[in-house]
Amino acid sequence: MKLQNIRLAVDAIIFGFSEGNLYVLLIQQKFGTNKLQWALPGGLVQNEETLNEAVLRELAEETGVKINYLEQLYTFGDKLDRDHRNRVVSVAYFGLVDSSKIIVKPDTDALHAEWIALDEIPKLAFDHNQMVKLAFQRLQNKLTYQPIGFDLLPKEFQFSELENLYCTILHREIDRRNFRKKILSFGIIEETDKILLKGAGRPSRLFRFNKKKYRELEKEGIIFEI
Amino acid sequence: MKLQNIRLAVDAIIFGFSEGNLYVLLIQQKFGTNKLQWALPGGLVQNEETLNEAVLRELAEETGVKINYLEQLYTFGDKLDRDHRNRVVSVAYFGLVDSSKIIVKPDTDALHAEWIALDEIPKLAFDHNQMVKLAFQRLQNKLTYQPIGFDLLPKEFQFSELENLYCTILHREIDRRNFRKKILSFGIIEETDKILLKGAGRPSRLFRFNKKKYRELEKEGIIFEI
DNA sequence: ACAAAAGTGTTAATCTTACACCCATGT
DNA sequence: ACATGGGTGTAAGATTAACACTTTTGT
Repeated sequence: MKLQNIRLAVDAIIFGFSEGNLYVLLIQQKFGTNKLQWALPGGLVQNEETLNEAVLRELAEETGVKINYLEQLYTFGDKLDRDHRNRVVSVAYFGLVDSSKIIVKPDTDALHAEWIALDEIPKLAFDHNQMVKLAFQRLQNKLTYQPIGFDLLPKEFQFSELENLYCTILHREIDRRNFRKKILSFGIIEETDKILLKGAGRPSRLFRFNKKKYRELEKEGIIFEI
Repeated sequence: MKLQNIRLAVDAIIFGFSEGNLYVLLIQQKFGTNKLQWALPGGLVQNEETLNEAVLRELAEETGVKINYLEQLYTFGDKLDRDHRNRVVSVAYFGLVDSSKIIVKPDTDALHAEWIALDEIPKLAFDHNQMVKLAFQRLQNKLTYQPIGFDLLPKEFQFSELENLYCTILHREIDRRNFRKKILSFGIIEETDKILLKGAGRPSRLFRFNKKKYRELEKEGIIFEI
C-alpha cells in the first residue's frame, strides 16, 4: 500500500450569544492562498498534543477567546480534493462562550478574528460552511435536552435573556409562564438577590445556573428537556 | 513546525442482535504484534477513499458482513502512546446488521472474525474497549429517538422480537400493551399477512418497517420516541 | 387439560398547553 | 399617566402509566 498522505487538522465552530443574536467566531487570513477569505479557527494537529489540546491551542493563538463548553462534533474527510495534492481530514469541534468572553484578540500581522452573525456568514474556506451548518443543528438539538444554553449567557442572567436565547436559536415562540415553570422545576437554577434595573420596565431578578446541582440530579436520572 | 507524523485509521463497532442477545463483530489477528488479541475491524485510510468507503472496505475485507446502518461515532486520538512512535488517530463508526447478514467470512490465513456477545467482550487492542462502550451508549440513546431498532431485525419480524430488542438493549421492563400501542401509533410499521407458527404458544403475526413512510413523516415533523 | 406465547382496552395520573392581567420602573 | 418589560396561576386537553384476562397453538 502506498504511504498514507493525509494531514490531520482541527477546526472550531464557536458560538456566542449577545443582544439577542447568535454569532460565530471566524478568522480572516491576510496573506497566502486564502487571503481575505473567512474561515473557522483551526489548523494542523501537532504530533505531541491531543485533539482537544490542538483546538484550544488554535483558538488561543488565533482568537484569544476562552470557551465555556467544547465537544467534538464530527470528522470531515470526504472532500478528497479539498486541497489539491494535500488531503486534509479535519476533526470539527463545537463550542460555546458567554458574552463576557466574547472579546477577540487584536489583529496580528497575519490574522484577523471576528464574531459574525450566523445569518451573515459569507462563503467560507474549504467545507467550513457545512461545518457551521452541522454545528448549528447540534446546538439546536442539544439545547433541548442539555442545559448548555447557560454557557452562552453571563454567570448571572435575567430569565428573559434565557427565554430569548431559546426562542432565537430554536426559531420558535415560547410561552413565558410555561417556560419559567419548566426551567425552575428542574431545580438547577437559583435566584440571586440581585435585581437588575435597566431602562424602562419592571426591574428583573438575576438567576444563576447551578452546574454542580445539575451534575448530581443527572446522576439520579433527572432529565433536562425543553 | 515538525512534519506531521500521524496516521489516520477507521474502526467499526458493528452490533448484531440474535435470539435476544446483542453481539459485536470482532476480529482476531493470527500473526504480528497483536497476535490472538481481539480487535474491532478497521485499518488505515487509503489516500483516495473517503472515510465511509474506508470503513466499508475494511468490513468487507475483514469480515464480509453487509451492514444495514452506518454512521460516524467519534474520533479517538488522545492516546498519544497508543502505538509507540506511530501515533494513530482513528475515526470510529457505529453500525447495525440484522441477523440474516450475521454470517461472517470464513477464516483467512491471517484473520478470524466472530460475533461476540457484548457482555463477554475481552480486553481489546488499543482503545477499542472504550469505543465499544461509547458505541453502546449511542445505540441505547438512538434507539429511543430514532427507529434504528429495525436495522437489527430481519425484514419481517414479530412484535415480541422488537419488544425484546428494546428491553434487552435498554435494560428496562416494557409493558407489552403500551409498547405496541405506541409503536403502531407512529404508522411506520405495517402488518404482513404472514403468521409465524413456531413451538408452543399462539402464532404471531409478522410486521414490516416502512422506511419510506418514516422518511415522509419525518419531513412532516413527526417525532419517533420511545 | 395444561403450558406457552400472543393479543387486546380501560382508567387514573401526569404532563403539557393555552391563555390575560397586574407590577415596578422610566419618562 | 403612559410606555416598557417583568412577573404570576388556572383550567382544559393530551399523553403516559398501570394493570389482567382471553386467544391460539403444542404437548
